[in-house]
Amino acid sequence: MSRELRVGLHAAIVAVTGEQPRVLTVPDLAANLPAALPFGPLDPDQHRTLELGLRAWVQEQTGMELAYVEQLYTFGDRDRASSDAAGARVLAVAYLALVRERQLAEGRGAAWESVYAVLPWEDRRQGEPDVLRDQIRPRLATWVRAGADTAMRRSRRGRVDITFGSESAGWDSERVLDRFELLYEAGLVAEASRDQSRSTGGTPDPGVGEPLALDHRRILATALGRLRGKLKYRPLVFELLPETFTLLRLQHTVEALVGVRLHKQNFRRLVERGRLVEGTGRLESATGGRPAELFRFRRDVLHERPAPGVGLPGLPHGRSRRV
Amino acid sequence: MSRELRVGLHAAIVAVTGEQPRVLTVPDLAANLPAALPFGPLDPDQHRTLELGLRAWVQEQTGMELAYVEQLYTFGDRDRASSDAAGARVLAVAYLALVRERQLAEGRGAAWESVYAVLPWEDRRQGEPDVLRDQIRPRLATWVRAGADTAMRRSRRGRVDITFGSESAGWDSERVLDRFELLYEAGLVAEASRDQSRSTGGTPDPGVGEPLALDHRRILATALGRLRGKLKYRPLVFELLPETFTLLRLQHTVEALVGVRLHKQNFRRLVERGRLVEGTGRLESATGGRPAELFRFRRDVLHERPAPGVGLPGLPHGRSRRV
DNA sequence: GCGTTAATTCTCAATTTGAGCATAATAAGA
DNA sequence: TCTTATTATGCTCAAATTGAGAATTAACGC
Repeated sequence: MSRELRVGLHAAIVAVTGEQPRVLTVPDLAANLPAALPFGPLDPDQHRTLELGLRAWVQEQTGMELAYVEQLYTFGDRDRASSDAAGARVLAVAYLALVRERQLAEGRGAAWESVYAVLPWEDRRQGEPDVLRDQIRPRLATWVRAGADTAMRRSRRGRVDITFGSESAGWDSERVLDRFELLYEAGLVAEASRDQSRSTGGTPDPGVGEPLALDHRRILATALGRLRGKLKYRPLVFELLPETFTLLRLQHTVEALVGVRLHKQNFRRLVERGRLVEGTGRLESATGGRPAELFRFRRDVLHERPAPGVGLPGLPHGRSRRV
Repeated sequence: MSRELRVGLHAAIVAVTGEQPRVLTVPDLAANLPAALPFGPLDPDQHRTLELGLRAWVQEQTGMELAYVEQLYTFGDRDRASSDAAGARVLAVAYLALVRERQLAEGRGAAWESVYAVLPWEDRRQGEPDVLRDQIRPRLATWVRAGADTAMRRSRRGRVDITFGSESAGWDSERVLDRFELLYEAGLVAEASRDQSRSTGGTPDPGVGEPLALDHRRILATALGRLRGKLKYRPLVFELLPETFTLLRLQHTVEALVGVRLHKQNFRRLVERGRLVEGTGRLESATGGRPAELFRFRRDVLHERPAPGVGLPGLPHGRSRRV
């Protein structure tokens, strides 16, 4: 008789409040443990589709109705947070959901957590973050030197350069998962020591960034990478914005997700030339300066062009564009 | 006691021979039934990772060792080819694999099937294919008119326009899955009538294109869409080519996958300016005209630029010239 | 009124596309 | 051998897009 098989449905539910991207978390069963993403097992009898199962669990755990939902990836490594207490083999089907910022229903313990508290090396809006310069790069350099032989050291150095950028290769904002996996392999995130049954003893390394339960930080990394990539060719940002918004708010929302600052005038040019938005004539006066016009998303673009996205007019430093 | 849950691992293994993309199929259990993609159930005890399980099944059914493998999507709709004979709920984790054209081991029945025999509306290299103009568009128009009310008809028309292109919206080569799903919903592919237990009686509509077993045509559509999208920003084509190749062969391989003809000189400019290839100095003389230089993939680009792909210099709309 | 803060418009050069013409090198056939 | 067909490869040129930043406008607080 073969081992039992189960499937979990996991949701990275993302919103942007102000200039910070956030992800919805629920408290883990025991206190003191890291928070988790909303998740629950697929019920083969009740859930007609995977996505409906996911929506049901999210509704139950957070009271939230999801609008935009997209499947990300199915994880199933046996040695990586993939068996439950009963010893069954458990797969995780991960989803990305986008919602507008809103009040959370009280009482269930769900809370918004900052995405960049969990993945602090991904926010380059103020330039390369301290944690990257002071901790990650030095420790990755050590990891590279610890390679068994020259070939391995060279291979490790190559991976570090391409995932975290170097003089020759720039920062690719979409490689979020690659970076997390490299940090995991190099033992710089808490999940790495947690997953090793043979702990090296002593106080466990706290690692960089706030961990999440199970493999949920990996799921969040997958979600952020996918979101960053898709922004460029699908009008996903508007799932995160209210009906009307100023162009600066739109820009801040994109910047928050992509983790870099953009050139303001050119960003506007792209958005307007792409006919993604239309002015409402009304003004938002709480800007602190000249009032800004309120715009709304032109849903018609979906019927006009095959791949409408916001494009990323980079600033002088970051040269990580595609096509 | 809840219904049992199983997980199948399915592989769309793609190669390009000459100017035709092909997918590896295995004969279905009973004769007369459509061929299937290689697949097998995940064994929770034996398969350490999903991908290793997939490789094992492919090896067993086709004798082939896979190199490039990428997870596509996990399907699990209850009403769509997702329960087995024993009535268990079955999920399908689908993968895309790329291989170089090669001789198949005899005897196991595995065979290369033309991708565009299965998805004939996707090949626009000779302009809009006949099946699209003569069958699909008229029947989709009928389906649009059959909508219950004005709102539904407008919504259907919008979907048709955006997925299959119209005057206002062009053809988006990446929307392969959207197109297949629309054809399924409109009842133009054989799978649609197969999945309806309440058949309308009479001779079943054969539908457009060669069907595959289970949901495998859907998986192939997912694979082709993903592949088309990814070509633009990852050097995947080279997984399908031998060590050295002429630039025309490179172009033909890309064209075969994307399903459109490209502007030759500009294609070369993009490839060379992107420093994706380097000349070998050797010449290929079996070209039929002036001998072409043999090039090889510059693996170093992987360490130089974040998103090296081949780009797609299109031809003027609608035209399809000989190259 | 004056400085501050943003919004909004414009410029301008550098690059990148889209399209096509011209020339070079081979094989097959007259 | 000379011509023609066929493909490779190089080059040009205008149009469009991008990257960067200056200039102008419209509020607010004092």
